Amino acid sequence: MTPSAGPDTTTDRPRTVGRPRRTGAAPAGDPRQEILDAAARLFADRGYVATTMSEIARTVGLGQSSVYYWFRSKEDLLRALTGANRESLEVAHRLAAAATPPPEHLYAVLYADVLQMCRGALDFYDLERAAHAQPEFFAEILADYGRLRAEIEAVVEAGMRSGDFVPGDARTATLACLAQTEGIQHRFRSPTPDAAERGAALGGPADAARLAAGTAVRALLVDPARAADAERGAMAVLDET
Amino acid sequence: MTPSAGPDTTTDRPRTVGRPRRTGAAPAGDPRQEILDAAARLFADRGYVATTMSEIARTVGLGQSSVYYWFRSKEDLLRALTGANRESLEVAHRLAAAATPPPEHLYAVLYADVLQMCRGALDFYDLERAAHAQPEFFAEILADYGRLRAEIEAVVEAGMRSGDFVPGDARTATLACLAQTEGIQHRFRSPTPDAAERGAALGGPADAARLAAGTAVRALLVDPARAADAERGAMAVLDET
DNA sequence: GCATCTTTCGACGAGTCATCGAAACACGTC
DNA sequence: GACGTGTTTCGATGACTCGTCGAAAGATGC
Repeated sequence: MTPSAGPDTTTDRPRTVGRPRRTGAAPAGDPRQEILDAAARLFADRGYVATTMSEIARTVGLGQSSVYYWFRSKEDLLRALTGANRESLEVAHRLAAAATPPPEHLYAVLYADVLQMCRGALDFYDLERAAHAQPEFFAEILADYGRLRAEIEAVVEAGMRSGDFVPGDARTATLACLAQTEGIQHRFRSPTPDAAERGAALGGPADAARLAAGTAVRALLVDPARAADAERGAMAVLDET
Repeated sequence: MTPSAGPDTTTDRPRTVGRPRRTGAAPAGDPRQEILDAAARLFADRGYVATTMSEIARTVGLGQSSVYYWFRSKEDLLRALTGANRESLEVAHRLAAAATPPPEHLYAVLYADVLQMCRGALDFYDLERAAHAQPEFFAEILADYGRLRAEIEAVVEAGMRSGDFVPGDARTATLACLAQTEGIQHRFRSPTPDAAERGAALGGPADAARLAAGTAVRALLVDPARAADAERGAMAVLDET
């Protein structure tokens, strides 16, 4: 068979097949999952480009070339780590079906989106960079992004029509929303530029999500006093899951 | 002398010193500037990591190793391209001295910041990544970022005290402002994720700057109706230069 | 005992950034 | 003219990437 396609990962036995590792260390569990865990940690710590396949291999006790038995490429590893992160899309669909008022709707979607990005191991911009270099390889992820953008744009437009949001160009307003969520996601996971400020700026993903969604929605509301209502409503809807 | 320190760049003569280039092509002007121009273009087009020193060398008709006579490293090239981009800091200082009302003040600083980032050849996040890898090498740039952040935070805090802005944590509000500007800068220069939307979302750097500053300020204002005033006032102040 | 399957290894190729000594030229002095 | 000096470029090379390939090492089935 073609090994690089990735062997079946269903076995849970102690796993004693195949050539033993040079390090003697027997695989703790599913090697594929082991590699994913190590990569997730390293990518999150040092970023995608700064992490080498040798490092990943070493942390799981494998030789560099052995990782390529489980994953075709470094980018394949990256893609596998994004997995099925479509939560925010599902939220958008659910609230659209429920005819939720635009402010709460937008808040909930942005909140879910930031939460998802912050909890993942990958910086959104790292992923974007890789997707830009190989569009067809990341086609599904790019399509998901497009769908989410379209959903948000529809909500923004609905809010403008309903009078909840200030009238304007829905496209640029959506761009601002996404830039806000992506930017805050990045600032959350990489407290870099000037280290002094840090400490307690953002406590966790939920703080980042609240800040991003709150700021973005408030910038659009005709009556900003309703921002608190939107947040409450959105959180209530999200809790229902 | 130590050549890698960078020779003096003051000469304007036809330049016939040194070993001739393999390509025969005589340097059009100052080789150092030629390299900077080529690098700026390539970095802007394909990004920092995706651009190789060989490409840069080739576009100016030089061998790969010859670039290292003019610049110590690829990062040195990157740093040289950020040059003296302290316009937004100067704006912040000037308006602080003039006791400008916080909304206009904040708008003007964010506007100048985005404009500066969008007009430069470098993606802010590219620069940040490099700075993160070698903090002392980019110390000055990091310090500038810290100063700008502090200025913005002071303005936000002043606005909260004066009642122009909604009360809250100035630090996280500042973080949101910066995330907005950086995120929009990125979206402006890399229209990537889903290509369909593009076309006319953001026409130029000024559009990006207006969107970012307007959105960020509006999210903070107690009375969003004053957003237009803040924009007008800020633009008037900026035009005075 | 022997073929088969799975997993790992080691060697290798192409590409990156960066270094080093030598080469090629113009210009000064003899 | 020949000869050293300074400037700029080259070519070879090293250490490091990612990724491929064939072979090796073990368990399993006949």
